[in-house]
Amino acid sequence: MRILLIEDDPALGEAVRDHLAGLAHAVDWQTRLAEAEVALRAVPYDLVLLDLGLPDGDGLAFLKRLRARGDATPVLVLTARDRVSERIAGLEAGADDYLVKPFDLGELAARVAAVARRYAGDPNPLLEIGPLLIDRARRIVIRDGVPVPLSAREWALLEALALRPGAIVAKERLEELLYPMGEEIASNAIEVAVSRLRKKLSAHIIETVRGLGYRLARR
Amino acid sequence: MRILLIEDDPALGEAVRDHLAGLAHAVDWQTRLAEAEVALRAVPYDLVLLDLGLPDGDGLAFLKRLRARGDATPVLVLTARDRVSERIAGLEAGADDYLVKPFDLGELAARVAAVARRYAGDPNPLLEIGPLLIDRARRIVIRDGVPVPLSAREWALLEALALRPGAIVAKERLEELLYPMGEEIASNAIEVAVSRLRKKLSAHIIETVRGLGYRLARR
DNA sequence: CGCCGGCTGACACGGAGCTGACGGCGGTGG
DNA sequence: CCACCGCCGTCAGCTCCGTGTCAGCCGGCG
Repeated sequence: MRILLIEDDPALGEAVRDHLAGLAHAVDWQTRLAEAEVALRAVPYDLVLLDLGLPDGDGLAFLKRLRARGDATPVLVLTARDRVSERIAGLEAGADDYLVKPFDLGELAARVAAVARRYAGDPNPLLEIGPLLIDRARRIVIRDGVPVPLSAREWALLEALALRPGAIVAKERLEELLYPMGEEIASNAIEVAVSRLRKKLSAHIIETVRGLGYRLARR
Repeated sequence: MRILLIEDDPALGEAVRDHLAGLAHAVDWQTRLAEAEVALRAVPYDLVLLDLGLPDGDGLAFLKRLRARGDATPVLVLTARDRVSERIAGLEAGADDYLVKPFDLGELAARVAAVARRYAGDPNPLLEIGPLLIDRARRIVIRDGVPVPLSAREWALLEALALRPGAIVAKERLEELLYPMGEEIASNAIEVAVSRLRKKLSAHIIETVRGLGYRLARR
């Protein structure tokens, strides 16, 4: 990803730049808002890392200007400020995420990756399967217009089946997906989970393929 | 503009009210701080004209309280005092501007117009969620028409959830948002905060997503 | 008719979440 | 300087939800 880092602290800036560069990101580093603004207009960055409290201006105002002119580039705010309202103000001003200093470089990388993932594909893939509307981001499934609350296990199961609608998913495969190794299950937990899920969704949505596994009806 | 005038001198109050009303402003006139405070919580004023030295309390303290609870409504202070330090104190307490009595009504109108201009392009976004009306600028939440006073923590929590209504906010994320990092909390403070907030708002507004976090119902 | 794979109601347990009570702390008023 | 009050973190005890287990059932097939 092409990343614009706006940070006036030399040590921190260098550390961040080097760390992200090591992760195969292209990092441009600016220390002043004015220059950052110019760069931002010239280059289509995938992500902006914005330090609040730069000496030459108000970072929040900068962010608001950015959004006001319709720039939707993801912005990750770095801030040393610890006042509650200011952190939230950052998000309100249009930041996508934030990190409170001092932060772990690993955590920074994780957030960067998360932003990258979020903006990689379609922003919010809604799956439509028969009478179901599956919103993976909000973790919500809607049946015939009515939101259906699902428990963690039920959601995991539905997601596993919805990965490839119409494809048969073996029961052991489901076990692997729902029970991350270690704690194996000694009974028909999967069948019970399917039963419970069927009760919440329309029963015919989940098809049983005897001896093989389960399948999500595609229509 | 909707203006709250807080002034105990009948002659002056009437003159100011009539003059501003003649300029197509909607003026509410209160003579006591206590009543003004009530009005301020109930109505989204665009401007407050505050006379210092009212008989029933300290105007500066009133202003400080206003700001302390995050209310950002512009305040124009009217004062007979002409000592520089006191004017500074007014600005420090959070006043946007001041006028020293006696003042010219034309000058008052000019200052009011200036405030109007400054805040023109920024309409106050009211967030409506079920029976709630959330006014972020004034840090006020109104339930069924009745203003509900929230403490700092409660407000921060509500704000964090209201950032993206309907989205799940993880409990750890709430911790990050509400507590200056480093000092982690060693208990169920978040749950307690949610509980307290629920007691003030309608309980069903805040939804629990087991194992994940909380979410603000969108309807 | 017996077996097998799958279904589901009932149950029990663990743990997540809720809340009343308490106390410390800071601010306010006398 | 003291008394009071509101805020809020902590704790303890409780409730309730989610989920694995099990048993009994059904239907299909040889």
